[in-house]
Amino acid sequence: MPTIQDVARHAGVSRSTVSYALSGKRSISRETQERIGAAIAELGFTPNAGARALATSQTMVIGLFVQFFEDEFSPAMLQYVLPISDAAREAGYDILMVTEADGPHAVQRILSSGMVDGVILLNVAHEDPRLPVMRKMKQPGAMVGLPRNPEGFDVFDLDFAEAGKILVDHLAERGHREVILITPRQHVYERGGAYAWRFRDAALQQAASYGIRVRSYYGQTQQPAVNDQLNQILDAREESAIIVHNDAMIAALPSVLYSRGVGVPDDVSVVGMFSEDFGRLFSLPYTAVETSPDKLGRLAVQALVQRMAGPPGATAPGVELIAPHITDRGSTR
Amino acid sequence: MPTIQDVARHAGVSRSTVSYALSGKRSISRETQERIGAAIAELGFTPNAGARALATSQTMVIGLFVQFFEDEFSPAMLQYVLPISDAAREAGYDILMVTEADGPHAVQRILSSGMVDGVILLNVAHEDPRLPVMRKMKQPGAMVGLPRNPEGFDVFDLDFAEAGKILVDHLAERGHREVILITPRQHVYERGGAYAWRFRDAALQQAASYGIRVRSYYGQTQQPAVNDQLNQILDAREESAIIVHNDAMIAALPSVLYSRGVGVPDDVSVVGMFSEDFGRLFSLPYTAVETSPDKLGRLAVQALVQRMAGPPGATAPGVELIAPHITDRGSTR
DNA sequence: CCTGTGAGTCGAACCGATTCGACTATGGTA
DNA sequence: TACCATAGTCGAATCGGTTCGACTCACAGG
Repeated sequence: MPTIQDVARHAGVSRSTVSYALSGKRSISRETQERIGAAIAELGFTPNAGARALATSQTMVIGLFVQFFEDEFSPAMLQYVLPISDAAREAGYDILMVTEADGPHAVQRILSSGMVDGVILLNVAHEDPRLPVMRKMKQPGAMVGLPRNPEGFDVFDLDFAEAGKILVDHLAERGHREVILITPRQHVYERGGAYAWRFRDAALQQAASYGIRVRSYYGQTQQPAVNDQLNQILDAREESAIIVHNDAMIAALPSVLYSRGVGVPDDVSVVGMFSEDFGRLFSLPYTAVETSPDKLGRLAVQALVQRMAGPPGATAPGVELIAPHITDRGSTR
Repeated sequence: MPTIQDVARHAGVSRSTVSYALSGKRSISRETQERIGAAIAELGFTPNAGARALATSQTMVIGLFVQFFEDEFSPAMLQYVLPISDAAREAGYDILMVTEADGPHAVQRILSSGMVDGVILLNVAHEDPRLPVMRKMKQPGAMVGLPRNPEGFDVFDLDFAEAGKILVDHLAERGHREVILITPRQHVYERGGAYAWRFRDAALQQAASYGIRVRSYYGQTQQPAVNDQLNQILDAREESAIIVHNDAMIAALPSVLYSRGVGVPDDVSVVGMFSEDFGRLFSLPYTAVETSPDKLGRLAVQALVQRMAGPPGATAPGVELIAPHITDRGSTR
């Protein structure tokens, strides 16, 4: 690979001149500009990323830390990753994707070696062990998922409490007095997936205020347990409506309902929590709160890019809970 | 962040001594070893990745180039990405994930800037425009998907032709004389998704040798077109068996069959092409050829790592088509 | 005519590691 | 006793960029 030195020689100028021609940080005469351009084209020169990182302490790489929990439904994660990757590229950054099981260790390793200029954390838990590590590092961090203490980071998440209320309201308005609530797996609550109880607490409270009786189940995430449990729940059903906050359960619901000959919304009303893409993927005909993974991912990238590029003390990082929005697909009555 | 210089000062030795203590490439006295270790621990030193890359011309990063085509079913891709990421980390490498739409340009950009030591290409097309670019670069490449000219790369793919034969054999043995074949979208054939016609050609040829009549359809990949088309196909069905080589179509098949009251295998036999994970995700109860995305991904990483680490002329890179294996889930008769 | 200014360029220092060659003890061998 | 490996360490060069300070030259203003 040719170096900047080769280009300089070829164009008959010094290394610094080539560098300035490339960055435009000092003025260069038209003809020198052209000679350098020709040399670069002819030699096929591209600046070496490592050298540039060393000199500028900027890598133009964002670390994307993804945790794949076995208690969650994997296709859902991809909905965040892709928009983030695209948004990052649009802003001139590449993505170092880290799926290491030991999150805190991975954060430590990647950040202290200076491989990335900033970090996006997905699937952040209430007491996420990655956060204390992040705080010791100089790179900024943005995240999707609300931790107990978000201080110092740009945090984006859906307003799950509001989402819970909206769905309960939706059913209450239609006269439902008894509903089933299917939540994420119990293990999600235990390891601190805060979105789970933010949603459930708000839904239960709102239901209570209407005098609606709620029976709630921790849902499964792996087949064949998912289908078995759905059948059990439906066997025991007395309620007229179901709220599903569990990707795997709602993805499997249509076929289980079909097989039992249960019609929606004629026999039972169903509402859920999923993105439009997810709904299309699994042909889900249910009214749902849009979870907007693409929007959250892009917001995180934007905030991070601003913080990496901009002056240090621009604005204090903060939490943004985006307002949930219901998409009525006519699955309630 | 502390540098190796700080460590050296702190331990009262020279930079080179610290470096040798870290790499073990020269012997260091026990006590110096310990002083350096203490200094590193106390200062929290981690070598700077950029500087190391510059000095060694090794980044310990693998570029993973993923193309997300709208004519393909996205969850399938994740099955390759995760095992690759895990395998890479086990070998000491991190993953730079590139999803840029303009593949050749991205390859050029990343490789010539020396950001990665090697490359894995996913979803390689028959005449993949990324390959000519790769050939001009010095970094080795491994890929999943068989191109027309695989020369110079480690290529891994399922033996789709054999898979096609196996499924036809499976149906032929059970006496089926007329079958439906649902393939990937027409667009996949047009842009050179070779796996599609390798499978179809072999299946058709094998069917012909048995005197089996095959009616074949290009499947859809997006809802609601998928369900509509499935219904149309089933409306016009005269055949006793269906071979599905299309992720989106087979994922939607159970609910469509349920809704039509068509039983498997009583009313129709169904076989497909999907991985065990994919089948579990969508609760697919069909006999299928296992597509082994995890195995293919790991093979690619292993081959690449060997070529990056090992001496230049170890063994000539080559093509490995892994033997397909059928999983009988009792969906045929 | 002298001075100040800005455009255009160069040389050298620097970023933080690795690695080669050379140097000094130390102990073993002839 | 002289000589030679070998272990252990250091200094300096190097990787390929960026950036600061200084220099030259032309031109405008007083």
